[in-house]
Amino acid sequence: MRLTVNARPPFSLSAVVGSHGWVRLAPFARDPDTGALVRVEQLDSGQVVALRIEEEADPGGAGSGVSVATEASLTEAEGQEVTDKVGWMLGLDQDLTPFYDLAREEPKLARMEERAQGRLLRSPTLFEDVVKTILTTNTAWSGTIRMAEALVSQYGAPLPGDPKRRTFPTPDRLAGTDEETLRAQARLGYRAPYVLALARDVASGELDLEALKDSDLPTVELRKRLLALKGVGGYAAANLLMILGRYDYVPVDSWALKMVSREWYGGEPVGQAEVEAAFERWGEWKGLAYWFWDWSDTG
DNA sequence: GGTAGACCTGGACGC
DNA sequence: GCGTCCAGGTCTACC
Repeated sequence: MRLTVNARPPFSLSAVVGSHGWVRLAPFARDPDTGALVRVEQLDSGQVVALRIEEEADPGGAGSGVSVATEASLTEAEGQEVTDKVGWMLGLDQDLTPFYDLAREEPKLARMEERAQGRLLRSPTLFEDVVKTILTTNTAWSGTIRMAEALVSQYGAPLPGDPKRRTFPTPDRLAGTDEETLRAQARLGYRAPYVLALARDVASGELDLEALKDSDLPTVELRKRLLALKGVGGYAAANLLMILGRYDYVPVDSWALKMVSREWYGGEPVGQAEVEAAFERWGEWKGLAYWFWDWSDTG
């Protein structure tokens, strides 16, 4: 079965997929031959399907959306669910025009509009993105990849016909495990109690993470909600705010400190304040300006 | 409000 | 092969 989902222009699937490292975290994957974004997903009906997402070019040649293929046939409701999830994952209705208007004047960002950059690849649920963001903290990227793969392979729902391919585990599934198992089998280390507490709070209904996706809360309040989650500090909250389409904060990690040091401080050590000051002029767009800054000439 | 130390893992390194 | 050191954010206790 094949669905077509339109995007607000400018749009480029490869720009979204290449926006950050999420595509390398299971169950996301990229087809090495075609570049298609693939992912196993469980629908509300319980059916587990493999999604294959490819650029859908308009007659003029410019990207105008994506096609989504599944081997299984879908009911109308399932098709709508897939459309909604893909729309969220790729940010298809996002309008970055105000940012592009500013970025055009900055040589380090000027090509973003032409390249249709600015959207960040997201997971279908905020729960998955919070878990993955926790898995990025205080570890090398290879560790994040390993931990995400472990969660999917050990707790995800299998794809019928190809059970090695699995979904990201639901909060219910993770809530049913325990800290020691997450430490010993998924090798989450000290992050295990954070992920477990998050899963149990979401599974019990005590925490409605998904409601934050379209929240009207001011960014400052939204940030407080995220910081209240165990394992989510300043960097993680800023990263999650970017995923939610709020760019008021810069996710300052060790890489950000290094790049800002080289770009503006001659290699002298800098702190969080210097990174924030470097992008202060971008106001509500400072996270995007930082994320897509062209560091290619930076020492 | 600011800071030091602990948390946990895997990889790099020296022996 | 083994032991040691280090990188990577967040939390907690303490000042």
